[in-house]
Amino acid sequence: MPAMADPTSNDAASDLPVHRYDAALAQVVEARWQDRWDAEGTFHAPNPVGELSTGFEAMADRPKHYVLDMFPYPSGVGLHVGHPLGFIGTDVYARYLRMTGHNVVHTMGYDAFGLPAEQFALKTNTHPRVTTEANVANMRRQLRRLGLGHDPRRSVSTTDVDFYRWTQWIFLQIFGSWYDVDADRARPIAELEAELDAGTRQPAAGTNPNGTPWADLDASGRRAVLNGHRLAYLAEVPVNWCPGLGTVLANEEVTADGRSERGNFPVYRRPMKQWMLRITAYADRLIQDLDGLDWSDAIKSQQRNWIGRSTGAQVRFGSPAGPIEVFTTRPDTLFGATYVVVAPEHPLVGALTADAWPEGTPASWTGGARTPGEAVAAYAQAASRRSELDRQTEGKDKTGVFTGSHATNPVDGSSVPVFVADYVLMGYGTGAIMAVPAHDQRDFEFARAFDLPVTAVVAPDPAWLAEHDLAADAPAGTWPEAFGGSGAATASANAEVSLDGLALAEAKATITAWLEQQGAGEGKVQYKLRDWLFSRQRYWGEPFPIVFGADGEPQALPDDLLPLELPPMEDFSPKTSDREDSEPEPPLGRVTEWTTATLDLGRGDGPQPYRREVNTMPNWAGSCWYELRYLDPTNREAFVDPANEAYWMGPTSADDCGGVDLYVGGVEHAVLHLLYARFWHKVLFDLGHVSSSEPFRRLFNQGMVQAFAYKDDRGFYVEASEVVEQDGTYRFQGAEVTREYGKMGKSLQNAVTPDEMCERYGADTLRLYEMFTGPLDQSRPWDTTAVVGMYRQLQRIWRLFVDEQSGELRVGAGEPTDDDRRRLHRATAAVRDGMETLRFNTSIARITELANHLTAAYPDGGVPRAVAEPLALLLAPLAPHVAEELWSRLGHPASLAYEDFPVAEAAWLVDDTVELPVQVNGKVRSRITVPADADRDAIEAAARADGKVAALLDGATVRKVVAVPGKLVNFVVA
RNA sequence: GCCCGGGUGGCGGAAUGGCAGACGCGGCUGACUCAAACUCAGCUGUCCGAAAGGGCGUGCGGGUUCGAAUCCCGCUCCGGGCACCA
Repeated sequence: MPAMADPTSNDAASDLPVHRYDAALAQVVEARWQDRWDAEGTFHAPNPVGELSTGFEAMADRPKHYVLDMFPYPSGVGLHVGHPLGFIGTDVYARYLRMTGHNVVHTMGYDAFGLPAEQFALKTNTHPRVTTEANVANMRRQLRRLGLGHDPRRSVSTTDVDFYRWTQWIFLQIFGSWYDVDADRARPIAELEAELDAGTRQPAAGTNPNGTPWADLDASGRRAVLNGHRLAYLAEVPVNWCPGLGTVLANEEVTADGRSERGNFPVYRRPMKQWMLRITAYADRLIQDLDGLDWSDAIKSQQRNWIGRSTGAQVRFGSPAGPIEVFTTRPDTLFGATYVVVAPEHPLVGALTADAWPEGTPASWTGGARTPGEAVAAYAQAASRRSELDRQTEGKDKTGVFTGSHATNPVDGSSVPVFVADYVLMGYGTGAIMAVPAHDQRDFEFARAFDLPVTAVVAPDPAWLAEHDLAADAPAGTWPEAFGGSGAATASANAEVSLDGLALAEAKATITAWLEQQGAGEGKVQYKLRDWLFSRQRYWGEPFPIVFGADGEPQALPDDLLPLELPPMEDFSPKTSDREDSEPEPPLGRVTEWTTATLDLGRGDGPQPYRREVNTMPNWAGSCWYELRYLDPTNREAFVDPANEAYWMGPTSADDCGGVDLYVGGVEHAVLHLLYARFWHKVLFDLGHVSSSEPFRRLFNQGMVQAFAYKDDRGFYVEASEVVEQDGTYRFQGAEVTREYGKMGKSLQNAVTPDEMCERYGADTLRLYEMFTGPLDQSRPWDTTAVVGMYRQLQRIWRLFVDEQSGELRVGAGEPTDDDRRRLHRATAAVRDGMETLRFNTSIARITELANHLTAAYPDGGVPRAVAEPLALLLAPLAPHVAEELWSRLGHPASLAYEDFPVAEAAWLVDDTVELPVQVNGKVRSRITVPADADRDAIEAAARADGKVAALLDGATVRKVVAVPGKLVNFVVA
């Protein structure tokens, strides 16, 4: 190890003052206060009702505040200093709120189910419950050491049976409801059943395969119809199969290049029967309700983009295989459609494939095959082999083959060729498009490659023509690219309707109305968002509270059979493979004594044999509602008492959505957790279980802590803490290494743990350092050598209060000077501002200034108590242990956690005199000192009287004088 | 390609229309010490100058304004997200 300042070792030398604030003393103080906070329940926040309501009376008239962190996954390697950045930030804020008279709920739980926990357990060959609980215990220890003021009674893990009992219950609420499009909300499925019985409602399209009237269906048939409406349903859909993980994944868990976000394994699309949650029913509300949220525009736009709402029309093109449905956002360009494309996986591909090539088929359309059948089969197979990644790396060269069939354009009866091409995706819209090469760049490229006609039906604007050096009447076939802008429609008329001359919106509306009238199409809203794939073939997740009876239809377990606990398993490993065509095998399927059961579901048919669902829920399930459980963690009757939810999260006005008052976490959850949790919350809201319509009213994304990493000449990372800087080069054991910058972690060998920092400096120093490096939302580099600045700062403050030699209190009884008071109140105002805007770095700077002033003003001690006490309180949210210690040494027996935060008095914020800059032509040339309330004329006169200014103005013509009282004087001269 | 952020000393950052660089790290100098460490004090944007003082300076170019790091337009570089979504 290189020589490094290690304060703890200084005690050995022992000529240091005994009562200096050093790391050893900090740790004693910190442990003392952590124990006391626990023993006294200092951070217990009382609920209005239920088990945790003790002490609510005293808090009832205070405003409440719910501060929440995105809860961590309890990793086996523990925390590094980057993890607690947000946790410290919320703690500082929560402590500030307590001291400004709020009832604050703040706690921390653990998102402990899921793939990584299971993989860690596999690696260590231990049951995931054992590793998970050990990891949670370790993380609790690490976080406690930082002095976070959490209510420990409210801490939960998603893996607690008491917790996932309610995750299962909420799943059954989702399973037990359907989306009433007319009412625009979810309703209990029993109400649907009643309406179907009464004949006031018919089954929704696609939910009744045989078309048998409801009244004539048997129990199993009715169950099938109801299941078709549910918000949680089983469906055979193309899913993301990841053989490397042995499970299927949600779209959100697959990267753009077609690999698993976790583990980076290839992912393949294939049809499988899986649980789906009907999040698409909420697509519009998930977009609309973003408006009422205090979130960053970046996150909002990410959610909007992910949901991907687009309006257009669905249009039917006639074909030998029956109508081909296409979706378009530009129905106004229908007259310019010169061909149709279907995705290789499209169900009509077979029927559209002709027996032979029509007369005159260009060779380039046939893919070199003798018949369309051969060409299409070969193309479809090649397309299926191309992974998403290939589609990326191979660029966007358009490929495809002709099916040999033609389709009929409904607007003009023209016959257009039908192609199969992989630039049309089965997963979006209808998997088929009408191609308008003149006005869509992708279609344009395909048309160029296949020599298809390009027909302009929108007049390009002059600027576009000029930019491409085209005459207004240049045929579209000569254009270098498609014109995708808006313009007047042209060449777009049939016997009944004409769009010619119409602007975009009007043209769209006109043609859509005509299509609807003809029965050839209708207006349609399309989303990129798809239903949420909710099954995983894993052991370590919540079991579905679902069984299958003799008819194979899923049925809910009744409430009295919850929780459905995970059965114990020796070998819980998933079956992974590198073969794309391998089959998923959920580990629970191997527990034969568990997979079947004879149960009485309470329907009056007595005990019956059932087969259990053997998939488990994805790890997102628990994080979809944990913020609600924090509010009532011990409630056995409900997942949260409505009175507790309404108190902490309820709307505060008619147009307020309610929710957590401040939610802090990383930006990486923009479309995963944050979208899923909003969806669950809205279901619970629709069903009347919560009063808030959004879970997180205000979201704040904290930055990342990044760190330098070093590579040796072989390209291997070396331990960053052992690298030294030497004349601008970086050396590891003498050899030069190269520096990089990246995420802190094990793989880059640059992790620094909070435990290390607590030992070397104490938790208060670490907290101050992390908060001082920048505003909370900003990413910042970790620099261990800079931590000492905050350590010195605390030593300096300590020294203002405590004699380092004797340990005696150094605070005096004297009156503060006016200067002291002015500085104190200025600091107070600025510290408060930093607290409220989560820019704790500025708060710390102002406290530092005040402390530096007092150090200089009272070199022999005797800082007046009237300044010392507020200083301790100002410091308290940021460095709570040392502040508590000083407060206690000042003679206060109680914790300062609920003391009033200092208030800045306006009288002390203004000086008697102020120094103003005097500018000549905008450049500062001198400064004048004037009474603070000096008016315009007075400061101008004072400025003119200033020697330097007078010299500059001498002989010049003053054109204008700008004199702003309290700000400056500016002379504009010729 | 599209959509978001963001460029201020050697480094983290402060100042959101009115004295650019608060506060801290690092660096330099000094005090204490036999010495060092710790601690404390001073200096530290850059250029010219012995100094006093002055020039320049917030990615680049333009604009608005008495006055711009801050507002507007164009460009550039960096980071993040999305990407054949019809």
